[in-house]
Amino acid sequence: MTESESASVDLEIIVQGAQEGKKLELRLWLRMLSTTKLISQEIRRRLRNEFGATLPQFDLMAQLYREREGLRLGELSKRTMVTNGNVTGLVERLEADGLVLRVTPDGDRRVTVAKLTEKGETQFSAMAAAHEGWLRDMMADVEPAIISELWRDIGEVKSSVSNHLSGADFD
Amino acid sequence: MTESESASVDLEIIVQGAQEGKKLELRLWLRMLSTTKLISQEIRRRLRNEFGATLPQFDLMAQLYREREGLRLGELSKRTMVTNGNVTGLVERLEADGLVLRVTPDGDRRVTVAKLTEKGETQFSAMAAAHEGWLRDMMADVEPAIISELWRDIGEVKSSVSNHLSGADFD
DNA sequence: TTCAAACCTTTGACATTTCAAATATCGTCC
DNA sequence: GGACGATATTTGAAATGTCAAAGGTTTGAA
Repeated sequence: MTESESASVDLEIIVQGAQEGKKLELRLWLRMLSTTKLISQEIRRRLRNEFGATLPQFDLMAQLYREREGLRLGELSKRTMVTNGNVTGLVERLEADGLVLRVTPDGDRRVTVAKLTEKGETQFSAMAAAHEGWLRDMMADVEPAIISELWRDIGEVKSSVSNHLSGADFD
Repeated sequence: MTESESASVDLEIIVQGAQEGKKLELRLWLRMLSTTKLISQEIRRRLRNEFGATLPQFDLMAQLYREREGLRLGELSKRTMVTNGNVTGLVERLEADGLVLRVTPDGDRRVTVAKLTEKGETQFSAMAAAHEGWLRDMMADVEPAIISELWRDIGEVKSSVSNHLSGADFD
């Protein structure tokens, strides 16, 4: 068993023990966090094993795949919820792998636009199909009605959180 | 719930579902991920500004706070869903700050047990109280009934995911 | 007893992450 | 046209994250 596989599936159960006097919000947050970590790790493992890619790279390419003309790095930063400095490095590595191209438009030389190469589009297209299948498989035991309901209600949570941020906010 | 609210919610489902042609599972995953990132970033920012601490450090200390006798690093790794190698560095830094103590028990010299110092307990206790308040604030606009429902349904998702991991390891 | 397998942690190479400060360019106001 | 504020990206330091491999230590079976 590799190290990454040893991660516990029951983080949240351990964290909160039985279910003592913990507040609803805290319990929900712990469960959201552990579930998200669990799914992320699974996707990360499969991306690595089957495509030799990382999750942040996949996320970034997903944005570029939706905008074939490319995106400015700042826009990429907003959409992926990753800091500017981080985007710089991610795009650098993807460019080194021939998956992404960087262009500075004539109009504004402050700007860098990243777009997928032919190779990048091909590769992402394969990854995206697999990615969608993995998620369907992982959530196979959950009723579609529950999934829709979750999507709606998590939207409410996201909305509430967005309205109660202390500092600079996304979106 | 008012009439207009339920109408708009239903509309949104129909529109979104037909519009993107995306599978339910994928849409749910993207929303879970962005919401979790949003909350994480807010907590990280507040931990940093108000306590000079990081989120991984907080998570690790939370586990040690629940087990006053301390925990082996491997157990810490499972509970925090962080790799062993990563735990080593985290504990190292916390020990350098005087928040955590490392001990090798006489019985088994392969093992390292980490436990909170007095200073660590005091500091974590303050952070935990604040942390719980932040979550209550962020989710203030969400009905308690919805929060409970989310907690249950995300539990179903987590359960389904756990049963469909490629690594297929269970505790 | 002995030694190979199993166990626990650390190490090393990289990738990702944040924040803050530095660079570079643009647009505008005077 | 020159200085200034706003915008866009990069850089640098430190922390976190993964994975694979290496280090000790213990255990169990021959």
